Amino acid sequence: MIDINLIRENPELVKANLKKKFQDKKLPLVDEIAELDKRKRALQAEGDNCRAMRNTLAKNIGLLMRDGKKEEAEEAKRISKENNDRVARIEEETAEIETRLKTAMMSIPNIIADDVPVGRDDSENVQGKVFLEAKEKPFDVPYHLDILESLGGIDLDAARRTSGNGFYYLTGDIARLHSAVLNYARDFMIDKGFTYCIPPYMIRSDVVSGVMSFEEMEGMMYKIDGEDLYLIGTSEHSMIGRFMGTVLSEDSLPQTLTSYSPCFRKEKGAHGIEERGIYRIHQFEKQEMIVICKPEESEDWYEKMWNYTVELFVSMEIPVRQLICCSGDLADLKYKSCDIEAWSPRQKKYFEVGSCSNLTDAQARRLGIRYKNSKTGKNEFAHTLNNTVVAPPRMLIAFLENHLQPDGTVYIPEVLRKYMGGKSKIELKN
RNA sequence: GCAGAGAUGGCGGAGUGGUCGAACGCGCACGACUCGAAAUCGUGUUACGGGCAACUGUACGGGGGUUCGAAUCCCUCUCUCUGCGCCA
Repeated sequence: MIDINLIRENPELVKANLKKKFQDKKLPLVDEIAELDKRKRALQAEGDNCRAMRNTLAKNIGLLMRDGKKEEAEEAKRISKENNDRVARIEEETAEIETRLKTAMMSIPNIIADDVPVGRDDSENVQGKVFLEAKEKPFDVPYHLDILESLGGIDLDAARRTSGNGFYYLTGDIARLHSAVLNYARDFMIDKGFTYCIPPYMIRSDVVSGVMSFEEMEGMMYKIDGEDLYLIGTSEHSMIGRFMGTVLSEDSLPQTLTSYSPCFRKEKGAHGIEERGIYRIHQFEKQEMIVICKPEESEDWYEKMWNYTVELFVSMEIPVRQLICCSGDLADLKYKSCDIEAWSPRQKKYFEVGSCSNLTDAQARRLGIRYKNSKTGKNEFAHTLNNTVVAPPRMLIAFLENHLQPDGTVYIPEVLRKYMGGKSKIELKN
């Protein structure tokens, strides 16, 4: 949600932003909001006067009653009642206008960064920096499920029986590797100065609607039957929710946190679970990082954050690149965003393994995350950012494909060995 | 799950129908003292909104009600604490 002052003072900027995001159909909303806002303020002035009147009248009645002037008090009560009817009418209209205004404001996207490339959809995203050479293998790289099966690391049949499509059992060294990657990533982030956090895996609906749009909620979130609780789709939800409605002291910023959680997603809609394997599933685990900081620091943190992910992957000897999200592919809450993509030697292309976003104050405004600015003495909205450190099932695909040896074993890079009992490779089954 | 108590500013915590946006304390800001600091003393300090301004409105967990008037009374929901039960 953007600051309504922007629409009051610079509606052209908001419109230009909509055009850059190819959301031209929302253009009339800007003028509509300006009108509603005007009407709301007029009502407010009128209502304020009526309420001021009510307060004065009520005070007088108190005094009259005290002095025992019964009749005068009764007359004042009658006048007050009339005035209250008017207040009620005004408040009714105000409530209606506010609802419309809020709905409209919610669908106005955050102002995007100047350096976001303009493009219609994900096909126009732009490659950023590339890290490590993306080499082709001198042999055919099998589909990741076949690699997993050859290593005795997965049981999809059983998972389908117990839970249906979109779930898996990981076993043996593969399960251990999965945990190893998470543990390594956790320690990696702790070494970067982040605070490790294990958050709730279920959150209430008011938190959910604060951190995402209604459509996202429908398509992603699992609801617990009979309770006002949802399974989190990412720990970002509970991590950011932690600060809902709070005023942080300036010296407690930046909050730099890294969290572990399972993530639960319906994966409804256009893409769905059409792919065989573990690329898109209902339940996976993820190490996440979030930062809450002062506005002037968020650009720097954004750069640092996506680079941490790159550094992590490079340390595991997996080639990656930054893919810069274009204006049309940017979710409405985002100021800028990029994906980190890992190299797939099988597909001979990169695929998404993580996503880093700076939401500036848009998310903080929705959730009421503020900090006391010591210079102005005012409570101001903080900036929020989030980034994937690593999500093992997806990273496992990259890992297996990149570290597969000609003999079918899988190489374990140095940094992970202490989490794998010193092993340097994963052997074939039997 | 049952019973009782409770939810008030950045924090702790008074306040049980009008003079309460809210005592007091902590914290914070500024000033004095000091070579400087600590301690001490003084002043200020709830938030959000409308208005050029004077000024003004709203908010005491959420929602609804009673009343001319609600932090205060009633209903309801949520949460927290204490005891009991249940389960690791």
